[in-house]
Amino acid sequence: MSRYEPREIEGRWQRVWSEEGTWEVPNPGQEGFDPEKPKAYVLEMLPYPSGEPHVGHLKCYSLGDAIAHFRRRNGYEVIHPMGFDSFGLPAENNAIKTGEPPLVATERSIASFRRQFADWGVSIDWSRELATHTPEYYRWTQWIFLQLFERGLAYRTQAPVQWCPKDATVLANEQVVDGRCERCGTEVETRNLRQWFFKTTEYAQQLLDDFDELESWPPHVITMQKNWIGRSEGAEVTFRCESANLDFPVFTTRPDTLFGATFFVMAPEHPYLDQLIEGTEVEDEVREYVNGVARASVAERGDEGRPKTGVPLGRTVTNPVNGEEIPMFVADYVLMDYGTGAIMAVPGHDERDYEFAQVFDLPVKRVIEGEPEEGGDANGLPYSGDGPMVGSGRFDGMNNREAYGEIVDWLKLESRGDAAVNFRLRDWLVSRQRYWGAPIPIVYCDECGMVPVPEDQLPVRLPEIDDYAPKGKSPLAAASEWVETTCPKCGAAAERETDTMDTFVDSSWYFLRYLDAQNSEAAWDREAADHWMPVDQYIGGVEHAILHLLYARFFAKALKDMGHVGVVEPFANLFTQGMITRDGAKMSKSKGNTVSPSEIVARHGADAARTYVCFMGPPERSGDWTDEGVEGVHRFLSRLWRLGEELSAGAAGPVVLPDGLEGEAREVGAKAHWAIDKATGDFGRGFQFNTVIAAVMELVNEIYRVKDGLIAEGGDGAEAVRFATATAASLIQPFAPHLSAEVYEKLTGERVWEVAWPEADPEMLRSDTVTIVVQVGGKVRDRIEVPDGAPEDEILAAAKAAENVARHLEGMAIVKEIVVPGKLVNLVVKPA
RNA sequence: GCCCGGAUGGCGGAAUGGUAGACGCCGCGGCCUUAAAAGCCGCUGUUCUUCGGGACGUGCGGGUUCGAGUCCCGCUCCGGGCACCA
Repeated sequence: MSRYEPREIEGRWQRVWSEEGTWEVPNPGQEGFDPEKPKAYVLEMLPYPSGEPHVGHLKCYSLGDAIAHFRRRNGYEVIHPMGFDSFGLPAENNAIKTGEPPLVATERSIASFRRQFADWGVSIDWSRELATHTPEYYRWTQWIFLQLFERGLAYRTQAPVQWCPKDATVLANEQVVDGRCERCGTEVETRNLRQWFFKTTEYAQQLLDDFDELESWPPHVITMQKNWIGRSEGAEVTFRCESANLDFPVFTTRPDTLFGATFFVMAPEHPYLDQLIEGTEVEDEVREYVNGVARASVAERGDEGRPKTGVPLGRTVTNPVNGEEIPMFVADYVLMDYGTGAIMAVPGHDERDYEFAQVFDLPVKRVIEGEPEEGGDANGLPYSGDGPMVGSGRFDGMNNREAYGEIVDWLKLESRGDAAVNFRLRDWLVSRQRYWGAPIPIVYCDECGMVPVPEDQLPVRLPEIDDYAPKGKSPLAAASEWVETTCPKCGAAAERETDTMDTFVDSSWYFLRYLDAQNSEAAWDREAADHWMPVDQYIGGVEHAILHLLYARFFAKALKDMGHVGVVEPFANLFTQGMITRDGAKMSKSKGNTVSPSEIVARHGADAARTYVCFMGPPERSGDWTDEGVEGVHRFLSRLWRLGEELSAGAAGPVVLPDGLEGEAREVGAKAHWAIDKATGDFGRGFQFNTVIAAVMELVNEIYRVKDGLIAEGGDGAEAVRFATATAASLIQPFAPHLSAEVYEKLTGERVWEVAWPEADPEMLRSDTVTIVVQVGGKVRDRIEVPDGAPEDEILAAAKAAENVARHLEGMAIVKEIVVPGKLVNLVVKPA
């Protein structure tokens, strides 16, 4: 007999799918569109094409493809597109090193990715392919920018921003982790620059509220986003500096501690600082401090354990609740970009303020009574718990929670404050001083100022340049022919914006472009979007839990408010896959423990590679790659293939399980229906693919057990084996589509992907007798076979009669009898 | 420090409160073969055994229950996320 040669089989079926465009689906209004068919949008996160795909991609697309196939065979019209997130720094950094234009390297990588995805046999509608670096795509990225700009959701302003010296560009807050660049790990610096922002804060509350709209997201991803958005309730209270004639609003979550405020602290970047110190004797000292802070890295400043530092300003503000004058300080533990950049300090009830008070020997005042907490001083301060108010005038004696509301009401009455909500979320900084991204479609004119490029002049094409090296501003600034333009409004000489957009902008809307990828008149057609959105199953790595997923959610909400889409949440269901490790460690070239998907596919076939990554274990958890594991799966597929060969000697034709089977023929038929039931159930429970595959393995093992006898016998027995084999092929299709198509066609003459997912026959799931476990005192002592549905007394009698049970009942009295029908008997005993 | 996960054979992992270890890997034995590869069949938690079976066993300590890997309380260790956000 010949051998299972996966590459031969796979190539053959891949050609069929490609030539016939099997996975292409029509939009509403197009030929072949069936409005009756339910839709399913299955999407894996947009890959960044760099070199070759890795096993993480293999896992992601294997999982997604399994879902796509399963849904198709359950009657859904499945849209399953693919594209490339092809703007980005790696290609540009490569260009700086080698001089090779990013476009060239990018297109090479895309070709390699496309080839391998095809090689894996992933069921993709390639007619919808997109790449974010193409003018056909970024034209619409620019269009969305202008849409946001028109509505004030994109704006340009000067602000302290985070600068990565290695990547030579500013970064969004989300892209700074522990004071380091999320991409390259370099410590970031603070710079005061004019930059473009998207107003994500406008949607802060909605980004929280709309979690209710989601069907199924991993709870920890929602938690991470909630933490990132960081909503706090409290009050805004105004402190007045009489000597400078300035009002300072502060945000506090503890208005109940207002009477305990003994000093006042401002962030070093606070815009009023200059006015406060100019010409005073502390001016030099403060400036030196502020400059020192500016020089320090963000990571250093973020270190919580560091001793508190600061400088007194020699001025006071008035505490609005009691008229006390309290001293002002500048200190770097107060951050400019949270709240108002200034705080009231309550050392008696806030740990950080307490530390600062210790350094400067400032008074610490208790305003809430309570049991001392761990780490408090001799007076039990700072105290963060609840209790009755003290030293707080007419609020004394009240519980602090009650006083909280009373104080806010009083502040409001006096016009000195009000209840307030604050978010940690900041606006998204989207401009980058780099080349390989979508140009920001704005022109600066001496007369008209900032002018958006009119829609009909899009795209603003990225020019070709020679020198990609960053020089503190975008390399585009040197392309003078491109920069110099005319004002779209008045026609005078004008200059283009030279910054490009963060590549996360590109990937914040790509799932909409897929729905109408060829449209040259619009980014997408509203009807197409209404039909396909939202994404029914989104799959990707948890590393995007905040960045990409938050930005895409923001886009969906803004686009909805602008009337371009009908949904507020783009991804109804999210699945985050775990990493594949090797020898327990993350794969990396430097460790030399990488696994190359192309090698695995060449050696064992795409079907084995795909089935293995789904079989490794629960896909949300990380799993360790072993070559032996792939070989095991290959062995299993090979067994199934050989069954196909052995059984396809006769003519292919309809395979039906005959009625009235007995003995092994009945057993193998029942096993097939058991596998259908198990596989269908586990598919319904999410991504439990390992047990689906295990069920098909069990079925194949059962077929091997009985096949020789039944085939020799011929007739219904042989037909039962054929049915079981066709069923195994059918059930493995979402994971091993090529082998499945091959075996299924040989047996039945049909194309498995066009065949409905099988249904288990309840009649075949039942058996005449059931095995009942008999326990004595909770310990398994024997097993008995009884007719299905036998009455309890009959079961009990049989149980007590069982040999090993009888032995354990000797000298014992039965005190209780538990009977679980069809399962188990437990005889509770005590010594007689 | 706070918030999530997780802990089951030599390994990856299965188990609606009801037979712990499905399925796969590794290992061992047999068949086939001149031989090997491939394949097929069987065994494979630990331990005791008079070979009938017995004891122990899901990170640790308690509890609920006829019955707990599963539920409750208290820990340990490992992984991840957040952390001067007023």
